[in-house]
Amino acid sequence: MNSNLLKIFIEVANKKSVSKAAKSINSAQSNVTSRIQQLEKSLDCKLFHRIPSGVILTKEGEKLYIHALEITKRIEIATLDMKNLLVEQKLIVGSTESNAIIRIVDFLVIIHKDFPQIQLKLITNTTDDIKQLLLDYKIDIGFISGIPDMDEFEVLNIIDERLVLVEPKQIDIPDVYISFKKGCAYNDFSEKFFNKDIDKKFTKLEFGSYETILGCVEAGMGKAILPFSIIQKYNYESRVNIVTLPKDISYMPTCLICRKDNFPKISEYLKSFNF
Amino acid sequence: MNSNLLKIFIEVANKKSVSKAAKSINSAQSNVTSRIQQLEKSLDCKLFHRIPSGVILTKEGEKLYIHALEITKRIEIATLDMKNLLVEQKLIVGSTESNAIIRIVDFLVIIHKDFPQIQLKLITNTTDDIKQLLLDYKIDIGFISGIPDMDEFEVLNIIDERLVLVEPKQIDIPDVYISFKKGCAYNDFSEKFFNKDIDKKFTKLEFGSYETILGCVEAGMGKAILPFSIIQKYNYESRVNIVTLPKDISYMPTCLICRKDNFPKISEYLKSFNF
DNA sequence: GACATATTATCACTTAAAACGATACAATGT
DNA sequence: ACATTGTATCGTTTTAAGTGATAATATGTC
Repeated sequence: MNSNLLKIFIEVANKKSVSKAAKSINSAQSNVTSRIQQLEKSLDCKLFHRIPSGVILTKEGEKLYIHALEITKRIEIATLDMKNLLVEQKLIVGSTESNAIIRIVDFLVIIHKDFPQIQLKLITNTTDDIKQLLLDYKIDIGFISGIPDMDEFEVLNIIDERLVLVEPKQIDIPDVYISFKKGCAYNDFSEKFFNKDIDKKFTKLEFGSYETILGCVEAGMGKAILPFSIIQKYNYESRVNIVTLPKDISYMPTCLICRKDNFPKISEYLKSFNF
Repeated sequence: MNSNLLKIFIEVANKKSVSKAAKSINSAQSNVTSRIQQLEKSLDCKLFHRIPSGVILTKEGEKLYIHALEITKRIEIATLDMKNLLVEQKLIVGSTESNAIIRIVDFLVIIHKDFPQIQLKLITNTTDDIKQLLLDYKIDIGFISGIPDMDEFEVLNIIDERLVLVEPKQIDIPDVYISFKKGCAYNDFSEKFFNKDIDKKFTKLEFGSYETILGCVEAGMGKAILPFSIIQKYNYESRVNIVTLPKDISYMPTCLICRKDNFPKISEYLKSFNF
């Protein structure tokens, strides 16, 4: 076992697919297959279940995954340290509200643990504003909803996010939809979704926090469209009805981006960060 | 940078020599030189000062060494974990008194940190008795003085140890030498050393702890022969006169050994342990 | 049921990296 | 002066990694 094999293993585990992992690391699929087989042989255990749609980690694979993340992270940190890139600096992070709630705190805590000398700052705003802050060099990295269209940006990490429709458990639901107050990327989607039928008119309600929105849905005030991870975060899975939406319209990934001409020093680390 | 390069780097750093490291990892010297150069180039810094007698770590090298030890250790632990070798078990450690004092405590603490599921037990005794306990399968690994001669043993690790002559700081020193009570390997050496001149007769005094011996030397009761690390451990470097002995007779390494037919499960880990 | 489209596995092959062996060069000790 | 012990360099060999085509299998679509 060596660190190169572990890097390939992590990518396959993340992508849940040998072929997708191969693409992402610019390698041939056959090679990735060989490397995984090599790893399995050397550890004398199966790391993945092979299913028609790809691969999924076995129990042993899950175990190795924990170790592998830790090992590759330390190699990354060691490299940065040797290149004296860990000198004092600021890292200003921009994030949408939803991400700030779901995963920014954990993210910042881990960054601080791994790079105690880096001073961190967090700004929350809408996806569009975060893009503008990046363009203006006001922030270093940003969490945004959806894949950015502009050429100035580099995507450091993509976090899969699935939008779902949440409804009250009661039977008669008013024709009301509830969305986030500030211009959040999920709002555009909600607006289009609830106004797609011309004959049915939905009333719009706006609130300032996701927890309030979920509480109102539970209370029967109306429906809402939210990222599934938010519902998990606030433990509303059993308190509201969750309607899954068609894959093609509900997939709304969160991207960690930076300016192409302003890569943070820990960009490689961020690329391999596991959300 | 990858873990294979780091393993080679660690060996060169430990042996303070490219050629000795090459021998120890069964590789050609030219190859080890190349790997180190490769590492230096990729990190864009010199890792070793080249001196006629070998190599020594630069400031940057020292920095990498810390990272490298941690990384390779974690790879080792991950491998063991994957092979399900970290299940509950006992590891009974035998050690000479001198090693128990100098480094066994730190050693056991680190082992326990890395393998919390392994139950540890320590037995201190003389080198000869520890060899016998190993032969009788009463202990799993043992720290002994000198390199074992029997074919049943495998040397897992060698710790360089230098014997020195310690004398009181006063001028007239009685013809007395002080040695450890129980049959310690250094005693045989002391006995031969102090009785090499037929015309001069030394009186022998025996005590049960190294600290007592050092205290008695400081008080002017006589001379003693001890491993240099013991003197460091008890901070006696400036309180007694230290006379270095010829290299060929004073070199008395400590070996970590086990039975060839009873390798501990963490033997690979022990081989790369850095004392 | 036929077919296009996913997926991973296997094969012979190519390429790149690692390792080797001989030799050069420098410093040290006898 | 010379043997010894060290690292560096160079051309060659060996091993490992990576490629590309193809097979095998499952899935969804017409």
